[in-house]
Amino acid sequence: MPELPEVETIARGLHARVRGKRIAKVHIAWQRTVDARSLPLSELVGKQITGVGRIGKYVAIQLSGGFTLAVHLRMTGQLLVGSLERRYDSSGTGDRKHERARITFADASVLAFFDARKFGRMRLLHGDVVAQLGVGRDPLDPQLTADDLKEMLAGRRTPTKVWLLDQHRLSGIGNIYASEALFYAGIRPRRAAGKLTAIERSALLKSLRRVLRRAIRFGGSSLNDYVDSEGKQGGFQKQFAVYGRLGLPCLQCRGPVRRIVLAQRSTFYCSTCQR
DNA sequence: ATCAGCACCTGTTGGC
DNA sequence: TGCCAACAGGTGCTGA
Repeated sequence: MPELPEVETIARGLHARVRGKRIAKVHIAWQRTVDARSLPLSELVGKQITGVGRIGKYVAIQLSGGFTLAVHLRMTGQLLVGSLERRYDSSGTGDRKHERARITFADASVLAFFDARKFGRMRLLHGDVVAQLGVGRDPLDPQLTADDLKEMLAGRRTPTKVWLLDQHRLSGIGNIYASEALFYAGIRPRRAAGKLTAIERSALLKSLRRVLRRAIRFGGSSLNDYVDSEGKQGGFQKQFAVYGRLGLPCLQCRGPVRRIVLAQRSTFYCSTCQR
């Protein structure tokens, strides 16, 4: 479900709402929600939340004592804050049936993890979280340069769109924003990643940053399940240039948006504007 | 070392 | 209404 802008929106919302809270109780309704490599979640009891951030597509809940609870929402995960009486919904989200884990705080408020498809995972870590999670560079990291991209792309024969989905190099880009960024960069999804020119690489980096930042400003994109920590939908789905717009006119040339499948994922592009 | 394909799950939608 | 296939913001493993 969520890509970088959605995870960023969720993390910011959670930061404002749960920072400083002390954990009183942890309940796991679906055991496989806890990653096999996780420290036992019973360790959470008594810890205080010092902040919430984002690492790639992980929501990183920082805890006292140098621990981090990393939550990956995968396709349909939701993290919602509420109370035991008034559940998590400002908009009817948080179906009890899909509650997989629940953290109760000392003040009786609740942070609950919902996930219809059961793909989402939580993992408690200590120490160098980025290394343990194996996530790549963040596209919004100002330190990241077009030269870094050149190095990462060198020799890759895989389609650029497929390369963008690999979280070990750049992390945070998913199926929607890969198509969107390639449109703005004027690059066809199938172009071999290692064959991009210097101009194309810098256009790609610029387009990625532009589309990710705009999406964050809109609170992310909601197709079906995505909501932020208050249960609110994002608004960026109305701004898509190509994603989900099969047959509709390209915003630049009016030609029809096309759909192909790459690595079993729908991919949208304009055959005139993207070369 | 890469890379394509399937596995993991459930819910929704559209065709017949 | 029912049934079935296709599809969905993701990633990890397998085997060529």
